[in-house]
Amino acid sequence: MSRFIDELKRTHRCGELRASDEGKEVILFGWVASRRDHGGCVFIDIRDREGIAQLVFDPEYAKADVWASRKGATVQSGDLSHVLDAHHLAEQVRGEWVIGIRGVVVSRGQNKNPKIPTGDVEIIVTEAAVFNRAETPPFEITDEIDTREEIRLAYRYLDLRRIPLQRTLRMRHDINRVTRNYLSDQGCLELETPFLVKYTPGGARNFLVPARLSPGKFYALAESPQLYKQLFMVAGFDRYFQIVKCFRDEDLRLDRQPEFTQIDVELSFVNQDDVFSLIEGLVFSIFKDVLKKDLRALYPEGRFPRLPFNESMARYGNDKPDLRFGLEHTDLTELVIEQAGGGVSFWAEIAEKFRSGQYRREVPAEIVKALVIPASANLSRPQLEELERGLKEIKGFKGLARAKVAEDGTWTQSPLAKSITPEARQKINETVGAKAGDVICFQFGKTAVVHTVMAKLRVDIAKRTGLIPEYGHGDQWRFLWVTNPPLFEYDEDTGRWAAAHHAFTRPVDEHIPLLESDPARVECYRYDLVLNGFEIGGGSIRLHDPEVQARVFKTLGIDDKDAREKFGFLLDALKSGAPPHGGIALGMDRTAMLLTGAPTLRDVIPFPKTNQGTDQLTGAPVVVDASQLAELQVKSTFQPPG
RNA sequence: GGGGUGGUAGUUAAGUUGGUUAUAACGCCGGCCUGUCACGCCGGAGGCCGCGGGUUCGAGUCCCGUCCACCCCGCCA
Repeated sequence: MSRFIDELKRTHRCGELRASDEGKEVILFGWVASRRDHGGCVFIDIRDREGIAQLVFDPEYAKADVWASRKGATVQSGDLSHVLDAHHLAEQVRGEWVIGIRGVVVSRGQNKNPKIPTGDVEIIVTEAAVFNRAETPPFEITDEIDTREEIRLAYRYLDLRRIPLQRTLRMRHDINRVTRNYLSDQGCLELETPFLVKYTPGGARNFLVPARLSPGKFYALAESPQLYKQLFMVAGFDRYFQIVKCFRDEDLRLDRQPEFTQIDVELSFVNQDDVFSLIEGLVFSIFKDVLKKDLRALYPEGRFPRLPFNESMARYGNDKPDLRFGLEHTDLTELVIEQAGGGVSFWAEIAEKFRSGQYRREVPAEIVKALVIPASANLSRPQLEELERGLKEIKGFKGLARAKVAEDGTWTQSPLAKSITPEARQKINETVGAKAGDVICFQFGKTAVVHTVMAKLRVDIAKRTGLIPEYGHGDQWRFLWVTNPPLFEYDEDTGRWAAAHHAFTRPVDEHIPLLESDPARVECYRYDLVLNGFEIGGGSIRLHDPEVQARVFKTLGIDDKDAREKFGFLLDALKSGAPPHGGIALGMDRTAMLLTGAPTLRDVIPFPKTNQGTDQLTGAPVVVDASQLAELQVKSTFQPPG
């Protein structure tokens, strides 16, 4: 073994070899991917992080005259002595053994394999060593795999050995590298912030860490570097970035992990446009370098389109619309009010509440929306019913009213067909642009539920009809800035106004007069970057004017004392000469997921957690002994069931 | 907190109205094979049907509970 490693150093990685390497003597190290034993000649595919190469172990090559017949391949006669040993070894090796070989790269002649990049060549092995044997793995280490994720995660080190995951993690590295270079070139300093921070109520739930040196007290793990990056601006660092882990103790999803990575940026003396162009430049660079794709073909101005939040909700039902396809919503609330319900009793009730002034048109509590499935989608009735079943997982969903439009504009296959007035029907057909054979889907009731249902319906239809793939980008990239959402949200439970994002977001200038009189209509300089229906980043221009800040707090019902307790150090800092500033954080994991086309975030994170937040590999989290808790002066109240 | 889907050899799946010895493919082990690359051919081993109760003469199959994984709603400023 010491002859390899110590004397014979690796010359190439397996996946790198090409026709241009023919005739070279190479030394390769790697894992046995497959072995095909023909009795005499043995083929072994050897794998490393770059790919796979075919090794040939053939006793015939112990003879010098056989070499002479092989064009372009020469070998020292003294080296032939190991060929038979190598062949003997090849007969014994098994999958995933770690081996080292010395050999000569030759052309495969008539036997090229077009399926792999190294398929033009093979290596005739003249010397070999086994570094380590391996137990049979619980699943095959191949590119395509259908093994349950549960098992893949329990043996993550084997899963990660697969070429697609090697490629994915390398892409993450590339994104990191481009980001560091680009943001450094743009004058941003990479500065670090603490993970162990002060607990902040509200917002995402914090992970808590007992503070041994301060018995009875706890740190929180940072949910983001938000406060600290603002302090960097106050301190005059002017432009900052960090590729940083964030921790949030919330329920998980396919695009959410309890610890995740953000590309965090904060800039002084900027407005929203400045933040956008910096980030657009970053995304263009990442696409060019990592995907070899020039986004200027799609966005010649070098800018992504923008859509106000309210318009996004109206047209798509959410704040992260997938723009790879149409199927926009139509808001029929006004039409329904004008038609006094158009004969539909549920709609009449809603219309009446608007007429009586119980509901406001600017911020409607209930709405009526429609979405047209074009006749060309050619969905059968059972398929439509299956779409409806898919919506049942949304809380508050009561059913989807459909109407198939006939040649004469009447509706069939619809619970609404009998009651709708001809006038209302005709106006709806016109407004939604429905033609014969189209199916109009209706949803009405509580605004939030209608939006959620219709947003899911829109995406489900697109997937079902093949407008977009089930997952992955389908080589379509549609970016969007969603801008100016409301600053406040009314909390039904407490009857108070709450900050929709955080209390330090700058209101849109022309809405500042409404801060007290009509908080619902105050929009702010907050923005999300959306790619193919995923929010990949979000940020805001911060509120640095103490006078406006005080008015925002007032609307939120936070008095001076509360404000001091909650945000004391930040308020002091903002009064100490804070520059106008703003920033953004990009979700590094989501970006990697979208760029690689991976179906879940877990596929772009080396060691992810399950949906229950457990690590299948290590078993974390675990119960710790009483003595460890005692040292921390922490007592668990957990009672095992039963 | 709520809704849904799944768990059967190492892996992926099939398993009929509840009925003899629980199937198949791949993988694994042994043998043969000098141009394969999803090598081929012959033979073999491999199972607490997630776990715990119940119904039944009899449960992979029916019922209850529970654990685990996945998807969604709430939640994630």
